[in-house]
Amino acid sequence: MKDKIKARSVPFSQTRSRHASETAEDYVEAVMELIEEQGECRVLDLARYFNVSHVTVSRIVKRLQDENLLHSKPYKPVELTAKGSKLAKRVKGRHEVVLAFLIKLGVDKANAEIDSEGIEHHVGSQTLAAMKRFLK
Amino acid sequence: MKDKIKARSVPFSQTRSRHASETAEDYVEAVMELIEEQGECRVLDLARYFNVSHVTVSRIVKRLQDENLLHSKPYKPVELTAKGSKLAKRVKGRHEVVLAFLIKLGVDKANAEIDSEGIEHHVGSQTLAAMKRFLK
DNA sequence: AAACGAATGTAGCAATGGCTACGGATGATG
DNA sequence: CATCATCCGTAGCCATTGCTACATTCGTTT
Repeated sequence: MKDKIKARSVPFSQTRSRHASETAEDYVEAVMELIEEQGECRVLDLARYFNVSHVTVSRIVKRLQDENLLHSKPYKPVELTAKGSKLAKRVKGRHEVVLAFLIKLGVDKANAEIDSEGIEHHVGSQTLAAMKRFLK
Repeated sequence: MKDKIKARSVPFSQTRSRHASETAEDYVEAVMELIEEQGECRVLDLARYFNVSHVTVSRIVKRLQDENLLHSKPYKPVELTAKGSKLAKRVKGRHEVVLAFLIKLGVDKANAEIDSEGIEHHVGSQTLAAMKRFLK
């Protein structure tokens, strides 16, 4: 009878890699934003942005470098690769849609900002399209 | 000038504990659902549900037991404590609202199920209220 | 050029959540 | 009541993301 158990729609087996992907999305988005705002993006800038130690940032930057999303030489600013830049633009666009959507739905700005940062990673293309329709 | 850096609305410092809380929410919800559907909830039922090994489930069940959300004796079914049951009901209610919301927004059922499972953990009380208003 | 402070890297620890492999417990069946 | 399949626990591995403490590099300022 146990074969009646419905597996989750989102298999948990991929929890760890899903979390890693979310981190990647958050980091490329932050790097793009920091470069836009102040010309360059240092490890410590990211540490302040995410409220973590520089050690955590530096390890994650190393991983994302291996994944060809970022590149940086020791003691140099962090930059986006072409691949990272493309991802960052997509993520930023999606983030803006989710934020605007929540605000139009009636959520105040502060809460919309908080929730949109968590929600954005789980918005599929169909849901994103539905949110865009709602915004018009 | 670096003090101009806006910290994220959702501090990253709590990433790990946030993930742990999401796991707790998913597990109590699953336990409640499995008990409703088949009378009891075994470790292997959860493993099938989440598509992970029984080892992973058993370790998480142990942690949630320490947090007073579940209880179970060795080789016995998993049960909810009062605290776990309360949390499960809240999570389930929120999940149902998010799912219904996405469907009403125009997302098809399959995608709504996938996205709602990711989104539900990041829906604050204000956003939840806004979704409920939209449903009426 | 030396020295100092800020930025970054490295070593090593903990918690969480994946896994395989193995062994013990339970319960059904002969 | 002995056996066997299923269920579950333990040992021990890896990856990710936190941390502190210490070492190194960079850039500025004497």
